[in-house]
Amino acid sequence: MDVVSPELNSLLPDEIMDTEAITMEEELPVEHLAAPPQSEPEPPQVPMETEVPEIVSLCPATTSMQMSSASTDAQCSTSSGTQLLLNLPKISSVTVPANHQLIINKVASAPAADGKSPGTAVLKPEGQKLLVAGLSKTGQPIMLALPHTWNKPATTQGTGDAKAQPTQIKMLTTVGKPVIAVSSASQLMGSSSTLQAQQLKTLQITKKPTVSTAGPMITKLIITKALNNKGLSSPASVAPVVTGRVVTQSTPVTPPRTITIGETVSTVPQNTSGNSKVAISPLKSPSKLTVVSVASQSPNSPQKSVTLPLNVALGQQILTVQQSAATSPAKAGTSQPNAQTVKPVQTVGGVGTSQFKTIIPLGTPPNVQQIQVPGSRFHYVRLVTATTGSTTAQSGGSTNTNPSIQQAKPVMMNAAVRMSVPIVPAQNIKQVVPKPLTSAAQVVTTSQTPQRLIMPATHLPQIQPNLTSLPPGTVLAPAHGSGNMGYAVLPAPYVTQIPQPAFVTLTSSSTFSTATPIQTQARLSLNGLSTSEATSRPRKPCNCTRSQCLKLYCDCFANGEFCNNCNCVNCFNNLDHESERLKAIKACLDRNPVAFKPKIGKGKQGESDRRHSKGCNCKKSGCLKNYCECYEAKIMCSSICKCMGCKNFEESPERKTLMHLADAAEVRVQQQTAAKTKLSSQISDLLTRTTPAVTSGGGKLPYTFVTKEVAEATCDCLLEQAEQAELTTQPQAVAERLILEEFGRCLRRIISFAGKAKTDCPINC
DNA sequence: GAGTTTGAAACT
DNA sequence: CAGTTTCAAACTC
Repeated sequence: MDVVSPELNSLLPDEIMDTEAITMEEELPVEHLAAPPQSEPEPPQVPMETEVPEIVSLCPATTSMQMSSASTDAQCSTSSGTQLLLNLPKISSVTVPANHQLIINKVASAPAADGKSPGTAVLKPEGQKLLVAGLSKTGQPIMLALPHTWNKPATTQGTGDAKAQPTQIKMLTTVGKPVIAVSSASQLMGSSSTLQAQQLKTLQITKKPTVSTAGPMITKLIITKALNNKGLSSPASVAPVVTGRVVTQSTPVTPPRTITIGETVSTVPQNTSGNSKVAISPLKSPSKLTVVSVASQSPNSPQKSVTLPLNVALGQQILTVQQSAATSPAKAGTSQPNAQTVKPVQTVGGVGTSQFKTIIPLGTPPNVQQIQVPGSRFHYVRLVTATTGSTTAQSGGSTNTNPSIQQAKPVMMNAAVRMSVPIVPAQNIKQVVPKPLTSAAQVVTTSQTPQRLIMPATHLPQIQPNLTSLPPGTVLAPAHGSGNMGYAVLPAPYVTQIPQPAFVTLTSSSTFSTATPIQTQARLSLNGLSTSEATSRPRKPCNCTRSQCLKLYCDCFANGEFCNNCNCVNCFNNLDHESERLKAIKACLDRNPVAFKPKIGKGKQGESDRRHSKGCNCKKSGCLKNYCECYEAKIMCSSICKCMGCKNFEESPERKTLMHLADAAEVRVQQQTAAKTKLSSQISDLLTRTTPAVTSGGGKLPYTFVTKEVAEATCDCLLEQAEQAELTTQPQAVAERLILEEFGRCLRRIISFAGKAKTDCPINC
């Protein structure tokens, strides 16, 4: 098996993988786990090769800094032809003029139809905003900002990309040194209001000097991306140029630089150094991602030109860590005309005690195999054992012809990168708290129990066929607790559910470093879910007692989520029981390959075509109770159901009655709420007005508050109560009683406000 | 809140 | 694949 051996693991620097799921499409088909058509485009790959002399480069460290740009290009180029470039704007180049302005140019045209443009960086168009701020070796802060107009939705492919999407901001900052600039993000975006819905992500990377490096090696990089499509009405137009802001920094050595990001096409020298890339599972939130690439340049580098890697792809999260040989003179001025695209593949390099997720460079993965699961929209990467030789590279052909795995490309041991990626619950903006890194092995830090899912490498072959059935966003994560490289399968919900802000630690080392490997540590604060998702789903806590929450009986497990705030007993559905959980998942998939697929399919016509994929089997409930999965999902039973005495069909009078009652109840609640709100509002409004003329004993009598407005509001309440009684066909006596009760409540409310008024504003009253 | 009912999942 | 058991949610009192 082509899994990284324990020995290799031990050699590898810490890696992390951001397993955050990203939605590639606004509306994934309900059957999204099913094998997609062969023609379905693969997730875009992101090239990561911009180069900033003192800051970042996206190509993985190569074996030698002297490597020619051509060779580097080859490496940096995405390994396979499976790259899929959507019609996304590209950044063709990044230039840094003498004035220290960094210009990132965006390719004017969409990629070729074949989607294979291995040398081009891709920017996701959907309303993404990107801020890249960093500090060069000399401490110069650099920031890039893409105005919200930059990424207005381009021509979509019918997937609804133009829909409003949650915005997220990810920042990459250097550990230990403050990076300013983030606060100005909203200003840079040009629309502070839109930031309210944005989520913030921060990635910190600290790069330590290698032994061979003479100059200061600490590199700080901040990459901030704000994603927000909301409010974007003009999909096509893009701001031609975005001006950046210089981030002030405590380091006085050099003045801040202003980086300008433009869309104009231009060629730019690219860094030839190798880089490590991490692609993150492309699910859930199309607008999430940020790739961070950190490159250190030799202080002696003659050139100042910088290539700034911007790796932003649709629905893709990419983490790129680039490390170039510190002494390499070749780095400066080297150019890489072709941007690389990176497959949204995730892989994990397991480390002995890996508490973190490992990310393997994808675009130019020296030691990674890309795994393609037939029919899966997700891409996986397999770590391969690094040897002096190289394995036969199978042409990375594309798409789904190869059902399972692509063979590994020649493995380069240097420039291995490990990153521990902190995962943050998608619900809220999380601030990353820098944490000192003491060792290569970084632990995903969470306030709560770290949660991970590990799939032992040995199980992979068995599980692979079922990968397509995993919940959306499933990613491979590093095995835990052993020296063996392994895979962890993390259904997206698991990833996104991790309750705590986590850190991403990036550690890259070069085998060429004579002594201490260069370590780049970065921390990522990731928001896993889109706003819509974050706001949508408060799952009911489960109450499992016997299943250990590892059976499909458990709704949490069945939905690919960790148990969180549940009432379950002896729960194994958490990261503390990864192996058990993994086995359970495998068992479920063995029994039913589509066990984790949504049961409710969605037809092309919308909800009207929704139906249960398997049909119910009810016998006694008439399919009109929540026991029935169809009814519970608010859909009709269909011909595939095997229910008996079904009443859950369109013309069913019972069903209509139920629906009517349910609707009436809902309306009633709404009306009552509205009426009460109105009444309270009227009373409150009255209190703010002039003191009533009639007073008694120094205070207002309650009836003095019964103004016309209050009376009207009260009548509204009574009328609505009457309507409800009528709707529910209550007897007249009952209706009268209900109305009188409502009237009593109104009066009490008035009296209450009156009393409060006398108490609260004795002066005015 | 305890007990019952129900149907999906799991098992044989 | 069918029958049975297990399980947890839905439901009732």
